[in-house]
Amino acid sequence: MPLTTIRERSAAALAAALQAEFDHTVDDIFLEIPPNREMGDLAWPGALPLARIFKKSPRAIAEALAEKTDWPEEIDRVEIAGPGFLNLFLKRSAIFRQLLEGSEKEYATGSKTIVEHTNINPNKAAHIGHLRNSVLGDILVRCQRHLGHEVEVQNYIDDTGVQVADVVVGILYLPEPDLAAALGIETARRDDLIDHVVGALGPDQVPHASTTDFDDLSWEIYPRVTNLYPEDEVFAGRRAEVLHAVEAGCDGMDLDEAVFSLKGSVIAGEIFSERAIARLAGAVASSNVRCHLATMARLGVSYDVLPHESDILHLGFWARAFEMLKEAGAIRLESDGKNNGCWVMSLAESPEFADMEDPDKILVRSNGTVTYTGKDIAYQLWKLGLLTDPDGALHDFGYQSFATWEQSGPAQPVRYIEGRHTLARTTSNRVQTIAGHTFGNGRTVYNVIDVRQSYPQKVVKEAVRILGHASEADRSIHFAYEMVALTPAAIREIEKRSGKSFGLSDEQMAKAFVEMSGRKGIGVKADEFLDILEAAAADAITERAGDGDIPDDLPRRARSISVGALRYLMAKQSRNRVLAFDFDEALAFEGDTGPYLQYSAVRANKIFDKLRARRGEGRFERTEISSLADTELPDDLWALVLECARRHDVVRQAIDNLEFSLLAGHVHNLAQLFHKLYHGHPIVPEEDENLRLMRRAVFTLFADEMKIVLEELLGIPVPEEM
RNA sequence: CCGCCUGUAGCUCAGCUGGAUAGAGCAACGGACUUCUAAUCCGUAGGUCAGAGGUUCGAGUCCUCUCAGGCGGGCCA
Repeated sequence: MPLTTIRERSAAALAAALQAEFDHTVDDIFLEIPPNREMGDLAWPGALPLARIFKKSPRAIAEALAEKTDWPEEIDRVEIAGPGFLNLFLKRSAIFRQLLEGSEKEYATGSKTIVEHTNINPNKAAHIGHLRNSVLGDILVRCQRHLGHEVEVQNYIDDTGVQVADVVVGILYLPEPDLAAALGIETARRDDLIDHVVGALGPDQVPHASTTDFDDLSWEIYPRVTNLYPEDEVFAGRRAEVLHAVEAGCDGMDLDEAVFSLKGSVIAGEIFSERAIARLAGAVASSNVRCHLATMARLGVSYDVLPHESDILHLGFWARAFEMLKEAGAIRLESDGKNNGCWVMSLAESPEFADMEDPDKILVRSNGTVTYTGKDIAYQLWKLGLLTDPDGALHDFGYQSFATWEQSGPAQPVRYIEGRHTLARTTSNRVQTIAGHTFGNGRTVYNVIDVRQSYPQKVVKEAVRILGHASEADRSIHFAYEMVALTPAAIREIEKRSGKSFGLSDEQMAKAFVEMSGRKGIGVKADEFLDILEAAAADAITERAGDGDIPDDLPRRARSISVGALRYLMAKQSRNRVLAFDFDEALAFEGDTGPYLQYSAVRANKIFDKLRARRGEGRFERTEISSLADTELPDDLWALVLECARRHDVVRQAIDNLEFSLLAGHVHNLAQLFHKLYHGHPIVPEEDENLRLMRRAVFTLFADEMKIVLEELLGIPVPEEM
């Protein structure tokens, strides 16, 4: 915070001087951070371009301004350097003291931001590609909250799509030996296999993540189904049947009843009841959702509400959006041509789509069903508080509690089942509400969705604009990121571990990376990878601990390190670059990695432990500020202090650009500066009281800073020991 | 064909309102552990910032073109 303020004040003072001295107005004065400290702490290169206008040398302009500007009190001195840079040197001790005092609370804005992320199809286990979405989304949420914004986290559940239907097709129609193989058991009659599947659905709670959960069964069933479709026409026909049943709904049928019905149909050789199929699909979807929540809980990712597609369908969200679009003249019914009988939205008016061959987007098919984009428009309108009934009231969901959860620290795992926080889900009964909670109606909406969805996302945004809500369209932000792919080496590693072959061609294996695919079963499951990471971390801890000295809290430490490694891996790479996943790189704990950062924080804290034991001193306390000597901080200590002061600027910049590699770079800088100081500025053996006090103060500042950036912003736990 | 993204050290990547000497990590080589725990640090070596033009006092960063790779442009979701 201090640096932001000083920057703003200095810029304002400079602008005033420019006005007074040269009668010149500049409204966007930006002070940058020079490449090294000899060039000062802040710099303004603005005199250079003014040289031509004023017909004076840039140095002369800079000198005049340096002289005449009424600099804020934190500026110690000003120098002119190079061709005409204005370099500002801060009063180190003043800034240092301000930071040690602690910053004032950030202000709240009073308007709600919605972040939608995760959105995993509930038909298979989460893989590491999904983790990129969730981690980026979660960091965005954390950064927004850090700046004082109210944030609502939504995780959209597509419980009525073909993907869930495919798993149900597998359970009901996959040849028994294939289904049994997917379940990892001896082949049996279908009614017994159904029993087995239903037994694996698990209780109606969020379980602890493991690699034998229902999502892992789904992971096995799903590719077998999609592989059989092209080979077996009758089997392929089951997809439409099941999908139809799922869309019709189960009409409140009990799961036991549905299972009884399905098994009865097998024995009697009758066709399955549609309602029973729908009920099974619902159970499959929610069981997978609970598994996904458990996986994300390991990483400390939580949500506020789970909007369900089935509720969007049943509550007529699309019907309302359809009416609104028709009233606004945004869509039209085609009466001839290739889109005959479809309702389309014309994008021809929008410059972005003007060059397209066919600027019309179909929202309602000729058979009367709505496309995915149509549903998404309705959902987006609801998120923005723009979906209204004819009487002007908001068209809303019903809500009920899905689970409650607790988290013991900002970067600790989320624990479901009991706790203060409510995770809500939507329901189709609009009368149902949760006391004290409202959802949707956000001012700004971030949709964290991979870059391949850019086109439909633009269409959704354009629909909002065409409906006359230009500013809401501008505040509908697609947070796009590139996919996570696998290196050929990673593919071979998975094949080795799992003992199966994905049958990829030499051509595919020769590429730099291979795309993950749930349909083909190619991917690294998130839970599986977290397990591997934890095991590797445990090995590293044990190895470093020396002879048989295994700590009691080994699992806890290993978990912290694995989460740190993974979250940092996701945060440090810029979002519009494919993340080619490589086991060796992901399992590295040295260098520019999460554990390196964690280690620096742990190391700082250990100094205070040692100080306490040997000298009765610990962390620097605020009451000691007055005891700090008046001597200036040396350059290397100051570099660390200045980096600490930059946090607010960095977080704001990261949010503005949706680029968390900036935050990663900041925290890596901090850790690196600290590690260098660690060797040159010992505290415990230092006999000079003043020197020791100053170092304690700097390292305390650093430790606190790391705690905030790692835990609060990046969700990376700082363990007690490593 | 049109649109978006990417191309920076051997490898993986930072470099984000155009600024001063292009930075990390890994790999390589040479050093520092009876120490505030070496998951660390210090040093050496490694670059026509894909290529060519342009704008600018100044370009890895902005514009144009070319080349290479990726992804979109479904009455799939």
